[in-house]
Amino acid sequence: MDSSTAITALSSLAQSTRLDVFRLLVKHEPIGLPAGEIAQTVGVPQTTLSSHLSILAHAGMVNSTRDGRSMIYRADLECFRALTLFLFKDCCGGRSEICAPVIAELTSCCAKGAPP
Amino acid sequence: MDSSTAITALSSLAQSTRLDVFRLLVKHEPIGLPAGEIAQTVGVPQTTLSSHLSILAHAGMVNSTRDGRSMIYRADLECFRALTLFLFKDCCGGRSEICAPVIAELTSCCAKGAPP
DNA sequence: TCAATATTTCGATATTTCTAGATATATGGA
DNA sequence: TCCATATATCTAGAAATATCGAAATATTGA
Repeated sequence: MDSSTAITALSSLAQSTRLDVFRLLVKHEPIGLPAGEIAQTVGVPQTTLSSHLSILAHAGMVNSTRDGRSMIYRADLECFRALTLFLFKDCCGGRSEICAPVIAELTSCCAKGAPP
Repeated sequence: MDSSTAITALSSLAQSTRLDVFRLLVKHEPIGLPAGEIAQTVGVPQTTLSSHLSILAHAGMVNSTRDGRSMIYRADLECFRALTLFLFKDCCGGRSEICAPVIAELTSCCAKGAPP
């Protein structure tokens, strides 16, 4: 990921409706949700949500597939991972003391079942 | 960190000059840089930079201390860490398989000297 | 106190983003 | 084919953001 891609990704998340949508979709991984249900859940008109979804999709943070008349949206965790790594790379200039605490917290937070 | 704080932090990074500034300051941890030198390095007028620095400071991503006539800016890695953890918390709903790959990559990327 | 230096605040303008209604497109079923 | 459903695109006004020059503020040293 380059700087311009990261800015697009950060911008796409830096808005309350879109952050809500992204978090909602992360919670519904790996099944996803249809656009209409997302609009209903986050409480915005359908057209407004559609433009937000298109911004998230353009930024690569979500994907969509058609299911009949519905569009099923899913969070793109691979892109999310790339963004996180990009942000971390800034602090990895040979000085592991900077990011070691973050890794330690991440590990204790959610990697209970992860490989060592 | 709550959602509104995260949006402020994400917004502060989602702009090219400010992302450049933040990365520059991360590279200069823990010494920091005076505002004038930051402006010169990223190539924007001093007043423009000052408003960007104030946005980053308000978001908590940077701190400043006075040194004579200069203001020394530093990246706030603690805030950066909190933001990262907030983003990760979204994917930690008991499903470690989602974030385990990120942790693995982070570990191999920059935690060579970190405790296990 | 005065001049020089470093930075911030103010203000005006240009650009971008957000929102949502009207309309268009795509799909499935009668 | 025609209609209902689901979503996307178009459009425009409102709001927020970016930029930067002029002026103000804070600090140092003579």
